[in-house]
Amino acid sequence: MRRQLVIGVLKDTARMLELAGESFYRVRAYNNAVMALLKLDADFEELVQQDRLREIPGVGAGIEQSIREILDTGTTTVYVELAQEIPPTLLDLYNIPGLGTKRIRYLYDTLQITNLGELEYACQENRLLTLKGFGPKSQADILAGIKTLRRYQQSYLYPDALGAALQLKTLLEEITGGKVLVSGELRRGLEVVGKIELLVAGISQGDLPDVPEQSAAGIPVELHFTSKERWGTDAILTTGSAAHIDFLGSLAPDGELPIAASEEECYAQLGLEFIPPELREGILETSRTELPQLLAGLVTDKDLKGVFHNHSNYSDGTNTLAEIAEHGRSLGWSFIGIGDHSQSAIYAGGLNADDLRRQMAEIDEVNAKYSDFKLLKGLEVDILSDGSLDCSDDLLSELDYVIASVHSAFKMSEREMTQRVLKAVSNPHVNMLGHPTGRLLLAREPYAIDLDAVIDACREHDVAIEINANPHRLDLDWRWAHRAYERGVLLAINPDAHSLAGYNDTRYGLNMARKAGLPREVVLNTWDITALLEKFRQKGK
DNA sequence: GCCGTTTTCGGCCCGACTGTTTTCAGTCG
Repeated sequence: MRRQLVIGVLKDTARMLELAGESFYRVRAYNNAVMALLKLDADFEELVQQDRLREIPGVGAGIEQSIREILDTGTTTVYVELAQEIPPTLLDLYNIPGLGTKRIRYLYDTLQITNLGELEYACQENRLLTLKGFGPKSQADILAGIKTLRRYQQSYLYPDALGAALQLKTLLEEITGGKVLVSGELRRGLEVVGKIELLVAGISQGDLPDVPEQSAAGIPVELHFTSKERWGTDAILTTGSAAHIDFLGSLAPDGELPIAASEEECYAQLGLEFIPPELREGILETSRTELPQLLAGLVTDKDLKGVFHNHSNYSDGTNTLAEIAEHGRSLGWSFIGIGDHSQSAIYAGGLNADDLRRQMAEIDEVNAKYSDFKLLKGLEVDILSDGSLDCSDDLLSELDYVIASVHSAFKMSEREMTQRVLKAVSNPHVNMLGHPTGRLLLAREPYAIDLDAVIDACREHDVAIEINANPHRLDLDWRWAHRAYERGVLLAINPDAHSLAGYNDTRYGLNMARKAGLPREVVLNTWDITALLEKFRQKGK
């Protein structure tokens, strides 16, 4: 948690420096440190205690000092001094697409805009039109951006909310000495949640000295109180969606859930097996005839044998191939697919033909050491604006498999974007479509695309669709993933890891696959490596 | 501000797209 605080303050400090017109390289040094901390695999607290922060690449004397200050005081001298000069509320403006340092600074200097509210007002008064470099389109885009941001600000990413909820759970367990359950949307594993809900047994509201109304991170908290005798019933009531509860009510003679001490007992009295929380949406679990099959076939953690889309230090990942292989083995997997960026992703150090051949040779060397594990030769090839791929067909055919992803030109019309992706998946070398909508949860809307057409094309060309497990993406959305499965498309859970810690994100993708009701056999990660390679080869690999 | 060095200074990633222009600055990945 303290690492998150440090990252947040360093990021803000970098932007304040930038707004103050400081040297680009000084700013970048802070941003580099942020990136290094994000990708850090070592135990941060340990580095702090053992006075080894300088071992982190990008952390020198100055930033070490800043980190120490943040840990002691929650901020840095640099930030505090800059805040005298630049209103920190300007930092909120960075969350609007199309606004960067230059334009934010310009708005501040000319119109004295210091926060989102003032910016919104200025747009409504058409005042931006008078500024150089701004036109009607920019003004409208900014207004739309503010509106979207307001919507985002009432939601929280799953891991952020879960972390805060678990802290509160521990706290409440200490106070009450009783049972506490994280319930609500969070227990159902929704990708974004509006609040934290906790169920507490053996205590009533009046007995709690300080009932927190929100978490330290500002997430609203709702507490539910129950007794041991009603625990199961109330756990179900506070976890399920309204539709799930309605479904259960329809099975009870009087429409009321039976009183039970455990969830299993409550479900049993309704004539149902235990339904995992992530399925309690009132969507897939409501067919009593299909439920047993759904539950029996549902993909689990134990079914996963590896993952496909990950980055090494050949592009923007931090780890060597050897390190990744060792890590994969330690996770009990039998393979990890390397899918570094292709050459046009210059910002990410994308691989050209020579790099890729060098990488393939090194993968062979690493693989020679193991009989129980394999690195797979993949590539995350950019889908260029016209739908062609950023790599020659000859080179693609040398790989085990190919993931195609969009990383540029997001603002096309739905028709153009759909054509672009359809063309890409029709390339005979493509085995997988990466993060199909480009959404960044609470930050960037999905690009306009006809997903039904994409799903049909993937079916036609035998292309699997990725469920990107990065908690900021979780793309393909689980609702669509179910649809893709129904239409006969295979799916793959991919952490898109850039560091060893990144492989932990696989769990979020698995959660999405389970919410989508995917049986293990349609999830490529559960396949045996021989069957996988054979499948990829059938497509001409 | 960091880093590496035939070491205490000089270099540090860039190309495409967009909305605004009339030749380009700013943002983004």
